[in-house]
Amino acid sequence: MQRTSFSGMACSIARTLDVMGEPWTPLILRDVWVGMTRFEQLQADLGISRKVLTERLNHLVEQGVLERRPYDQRPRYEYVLTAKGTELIDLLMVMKAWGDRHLAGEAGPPVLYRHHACGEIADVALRCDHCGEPMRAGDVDLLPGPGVAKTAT
Amino acid sequence: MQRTSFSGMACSIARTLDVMGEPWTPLILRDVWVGMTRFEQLQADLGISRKVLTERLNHLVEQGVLERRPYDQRPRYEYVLTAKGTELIDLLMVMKAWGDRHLAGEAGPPVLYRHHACGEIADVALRCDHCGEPMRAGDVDLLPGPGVAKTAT
DNA sequence: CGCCCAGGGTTCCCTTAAGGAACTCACCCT
DNA sequence: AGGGTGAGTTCCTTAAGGGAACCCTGGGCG
Repeated sequence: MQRTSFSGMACSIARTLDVMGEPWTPLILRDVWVGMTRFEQLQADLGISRKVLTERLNHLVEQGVLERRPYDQRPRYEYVLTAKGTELIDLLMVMKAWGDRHLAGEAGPPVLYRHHACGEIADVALRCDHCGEPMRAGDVDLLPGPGVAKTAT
Repeated sequence: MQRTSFSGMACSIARTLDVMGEPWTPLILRDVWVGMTRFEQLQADLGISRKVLTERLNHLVEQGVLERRPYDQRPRYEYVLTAKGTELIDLLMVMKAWGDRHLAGEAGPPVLYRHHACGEIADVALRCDHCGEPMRAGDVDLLPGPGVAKTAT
């Protein structure tokens, strides 16, 4: 199927997709986040092909999102989120919020978050990390940053 | 390549991936967001195969994320974000923030956001929509919601 | 002390999706 | 009538996902 790699694009969205944009990868991260950290668990829970699971896990380890570490004398390994990987969970929380709002239907959300700070059932909201006001699609202008692609002189 | 559909899973992340998890889809939405709304523009900018672009656009229209509308007497169409689609941009903003932080390297971010409310260069941060405090991977407990999968009685 | 088990992968074949180029179609403009 | 343009469609090739079978290593156990 020869998929095009996005990593060459001067775009942080494309680069992020290169790390976690492949099929299954977000679901693998979700499972690891909630404590399903072993190969067999992931394979059984997701119903993913073992071959593809191996590929995805290796890729995530290479990218520094997961860490593979032994949990036994025998060759047994589990995968845990690194700091970099934990920050990626932000993305899953936003996906969950959008899916709950637009795709859950009559039944309502399958999962709820209870926020430690306030103890309430809640979802994430996007705010400006500078002023704290809401910050969404219509609230920003896009400017070229230092890393814009330079066209040859 | 017979990809497994995620839509049957009782998980809002999986369902969201079913809408926008295919390769190219987030980049298409990014382009539409910044004003590249026509077939030829998208194809030229992304270098995507025309066939795949057609499939993705049709899917996004079916899902109510984009609207296809004529802009000429001739059969000419542009694609614009619906309200549902505009909310999906949240995801792209979070991807951009993560990519900037972890993948931009020396060069720095290719693109910057200026927040209308404060006029500053900023990125999104995740906050609780109930109490406004930060809300990230470690700040929540997961509880079963009303839409959990019921196993047969 | 030899056998079996379990976790964690590999290998192999089959099917299908992505790439890519060529072709089509409808309408406008000379 | 002929050409141009945007928006797709068609067709072929290649590679990625699905799925099942196989392998390897180190206990545990009769």
